[in-house]
Amino acid sequence: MQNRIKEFREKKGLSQGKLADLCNVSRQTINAIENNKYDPSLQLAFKLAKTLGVTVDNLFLNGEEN
Amino acid sequence: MQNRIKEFREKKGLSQGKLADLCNVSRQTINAIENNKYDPSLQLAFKLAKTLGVTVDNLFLNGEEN
DNA sequence: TGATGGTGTAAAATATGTTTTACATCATTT
DNA sequence: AAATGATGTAAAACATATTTTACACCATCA
Repeated sequence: MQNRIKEFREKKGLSQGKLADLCNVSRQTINAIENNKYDPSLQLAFKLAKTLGVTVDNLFLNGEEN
Repeated sequence: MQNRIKEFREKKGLSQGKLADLCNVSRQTINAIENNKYDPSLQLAFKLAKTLGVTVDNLFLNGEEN
């Protein structure tokens, strides 16, 4: 599943580490998700969306992998 | 995290088993999620939303557990 | 009564997400 | 040249999600 975390994060002038702090996860988690190592949990997805000021549906590109 | 899966599922006249089939997961998974045993993965959340014809943001009630 | 469909639940196994520690690279600053 | 901040990555440990198998209860229908 694709995501636009890096895009919105940079638009807010946040580093991976700062976003991680705001979401109470490690920097590696943010990095891994941005680089598509794995998808976040639903909880973290909502936390990320809230922190970045977008909806979950807008933050994640739901391709036809379903 | 709260969800409205049961509500939308019944509105569509689907059983837990049928919804499970449509989402390619087991019936127990649907049952566990409806009864808040755990949250679905992000992928499954999108699949459920798509199948039920709603957005992820509308399907899940993001309380202040963040 | 016996069969069927829908739901709730439980344990064990497997898959996936997250943390911690640690190191590497690159750019910028002192 | 050394220090700093941002990013990429890796392995081990731990946490959470999902499957499989199985059984139980209840309602309805043959």
